[in-house]
Amino acid sequence: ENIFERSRMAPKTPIKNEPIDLSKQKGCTPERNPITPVKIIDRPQPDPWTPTANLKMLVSAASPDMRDREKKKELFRPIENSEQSDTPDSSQYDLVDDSTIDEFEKQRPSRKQKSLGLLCQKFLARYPNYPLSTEKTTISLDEVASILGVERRRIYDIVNVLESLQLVSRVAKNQYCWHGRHNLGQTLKRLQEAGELQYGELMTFQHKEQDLEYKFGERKKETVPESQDRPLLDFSEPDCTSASANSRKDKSLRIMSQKFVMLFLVSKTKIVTLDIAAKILIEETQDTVDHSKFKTKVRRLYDIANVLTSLGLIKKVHVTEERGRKPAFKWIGPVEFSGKTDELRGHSPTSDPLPATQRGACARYQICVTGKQRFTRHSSFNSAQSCEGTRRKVSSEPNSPHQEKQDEYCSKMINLAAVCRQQIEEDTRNSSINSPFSRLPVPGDSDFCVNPLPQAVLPVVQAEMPSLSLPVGISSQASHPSTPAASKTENGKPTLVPNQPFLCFPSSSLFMLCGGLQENNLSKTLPTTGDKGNRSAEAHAAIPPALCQKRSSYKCTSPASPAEDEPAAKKQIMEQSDLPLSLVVPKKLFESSKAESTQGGGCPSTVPVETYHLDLASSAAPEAANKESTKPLDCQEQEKQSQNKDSDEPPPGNEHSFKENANQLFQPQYLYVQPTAGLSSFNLLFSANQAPGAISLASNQLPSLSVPCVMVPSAALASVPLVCSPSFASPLSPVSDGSFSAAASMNFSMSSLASTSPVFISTTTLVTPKASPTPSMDPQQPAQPALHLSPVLARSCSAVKLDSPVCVGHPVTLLKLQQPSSAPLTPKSIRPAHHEAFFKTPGSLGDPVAWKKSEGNQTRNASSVQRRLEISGTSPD
DNA sequence: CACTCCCGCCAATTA
DNA sequence: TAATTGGCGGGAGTG
Repeated sequence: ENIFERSRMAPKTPIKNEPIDLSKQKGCTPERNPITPVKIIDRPQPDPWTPTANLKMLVSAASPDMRDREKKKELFRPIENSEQSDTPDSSQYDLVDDSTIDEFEKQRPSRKQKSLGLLCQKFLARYPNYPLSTEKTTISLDEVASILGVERRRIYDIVNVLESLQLVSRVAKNQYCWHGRHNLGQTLKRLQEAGELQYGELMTFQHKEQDLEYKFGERKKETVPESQDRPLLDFSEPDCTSASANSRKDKSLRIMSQKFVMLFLVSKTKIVTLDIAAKILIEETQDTVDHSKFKTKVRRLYDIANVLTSLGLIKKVHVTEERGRKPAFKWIGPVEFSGKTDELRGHSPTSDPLPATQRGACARYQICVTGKQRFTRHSSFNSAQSCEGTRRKVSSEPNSPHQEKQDEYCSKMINLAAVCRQQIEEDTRNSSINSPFSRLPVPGDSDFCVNPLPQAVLPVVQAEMPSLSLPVGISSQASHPSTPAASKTENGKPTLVPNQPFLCFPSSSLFMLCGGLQENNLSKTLPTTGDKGNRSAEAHAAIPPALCQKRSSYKCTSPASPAEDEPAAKKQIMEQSDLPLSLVVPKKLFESSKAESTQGGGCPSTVPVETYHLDLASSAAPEAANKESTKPLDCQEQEKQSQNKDSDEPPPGNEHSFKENANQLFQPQYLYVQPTAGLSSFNLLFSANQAPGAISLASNQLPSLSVPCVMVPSAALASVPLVCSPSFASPLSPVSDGSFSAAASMNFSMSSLASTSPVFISTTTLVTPKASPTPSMDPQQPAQPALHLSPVLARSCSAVKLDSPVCVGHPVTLLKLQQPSSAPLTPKSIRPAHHEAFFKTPGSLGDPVAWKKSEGNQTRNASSVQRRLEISGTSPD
């Protein structure tokens, strides 16, 4: 009896009920699995108990006081518990006896045992790394705190960091939702992208020149003209911030955590010393560098590092330098992000240093660029932060909202970064510097790429041209966000390109597309226009969903930048049509996400439609689902699937979904999308067959783009099956696709200028409007109408309308289109919002054409602001 | 003594 | 106004 009581009593401390429950549960579990504890997967809901979990539970069960002892025990027991599970209950409790335990245990509670790292491990042990997508695990702060026997404050520390990596998301007050590591890969990818933009080369030199870097950073800030930055900031902020003013959150542990992780991801060596990290982080945050601030920062970093260590993402190491040895952390998490969600960590990264030469190049490069980057970085962060502020508000809604917010946040960051980057690039460009490239070269990228030359290339490129030439480079280029290369890619004419905004397709999904394309495309030539039209239609359809998701997923826009990927892809294609793009592409994608849009300084905004991966992939999908109605669950999975499928995709069945999506799309939400954003998130789908022709393209140099593809935001995919389908094909490059591939179109358009690229995105919706109009704009593009995206689109649209049936396979698509337009005839009315929102790009301004196309009548031009307004009006948000 | 980093006050935010 | 979040830094434990 005594024992019995004890057990109960113990828990009681702070937690009244819960503890008890736990204990009970524990008991239960063990019983259940007398045999083998294994995991109890079935445990449906709320309590996913696993062997480990049991342990934890046990531990927690004890009252705080007890806990200490427990901890000690823990060390030993874990195994036992897991294995036997069983009886231990009683035994444990017994052990617990006050007297006995206390004695030796009391002492124990050393500081270590209370460490945040250990606490975090316990916390993590309670939840599965890869929870079933179906079930949502909610975390109650109070409960966890009580169970783990710590004050809430500590739990916040843990949760905030986990939240920064999207392992959890805040659902409501005191409530968090456990997501597990499914999306970790994507999150890291994004962070990496964002990190490259922001920190870029800095990390490269890290070791040697930490100080220098630091200094540089500051200089840069000073040096750089703020004016440029400002715009960016403003830009971004409005969206995000509008809602909330950031401020305090800037320093938030969450943000610090993300930045910290970014440093690792960007670092070649994967080792970051605390002081450097602190310096960098302080910088961003603010100016003053008080010693005290530094100290505080370091303290926080320790907090973060402890959690990350528990996650197995980093480990503590020491770096010895001239001055002595410094505490540092080494990234031991995944280095390459397949794009897929789950990541495994695996390789520990060794640092493979670049060849000296390269290094040198990089370093130099850095120097030049750095300043700019800094700015960028700076601004971006701010914006991000601001966005974040919003997030907290949350609410009541469970799941989705929160995540969305997060996603947004991320996306915003990315976007910002992209924007910044663009600016920088431009600046650089102006200055004659090559900087843009620098990024590209990032070591990491090289890895991804198949290319042989990766790094080296980059540097080189800078020197001369960005462009095309680099075979290998391509991939690298792709990776790089900004790069001019893209521009070049298109024709080789740098000129044109440079400013144009591109669409980015960040996600891996692209790959798939490409691969398919090539094959098909290559062989095939251009499809007929009609096809194009159809395709385009499809594309549109596809897009919408994406948009929808986006919208749903985040408020702000994101970012995305235009995608450079495409260009890269194109290039590849051009260069080597035969090659399987896929390889290359993929990487690019990532990077591409960064892509920027236009350079035009002023207008960063291109509007790319981008979605962010993050959201999409992971959270977004689900969210979308929720919102939409359709199937929430699987979104993610679907996405994946869809991606995988690639070309195939979309079967007719999807239609419905599309439609729905489309509708949703309409909503203004899109607006959020920042102008800048690229499409990053979209995925292109190509049908295998489709339009091969596109590739060939021809006329333009870049044929590739044309590939018929559908761009779909990943998220969208998830929710929707995609669209795409098969048919798309985009005809030729330019044309139809244009929409999609911004790049392709871009070329053409570029010339014209405007960067329109973004347009594509608009996809379907857009289409309508255009229909009639069609062409006016196109002209530019020579080769095919495509270019003009707009025209093309228009065409496609029109075609669709007309032909839609043609589209063949995709009736669905058509449907969608129509629907949206509801009044098919005049899409405008309806569309406008959408279109604009997505597509608009401020930057694009220049090119009326392109935009117009998308805009059709509407709004294209509307300034970003306008868009927003519109959106707001329409959209619920 | 230098690192780490626990602890918890208390302000900012939210409910 | 009460509760929740979470910045912050004093200062203690560790090696």
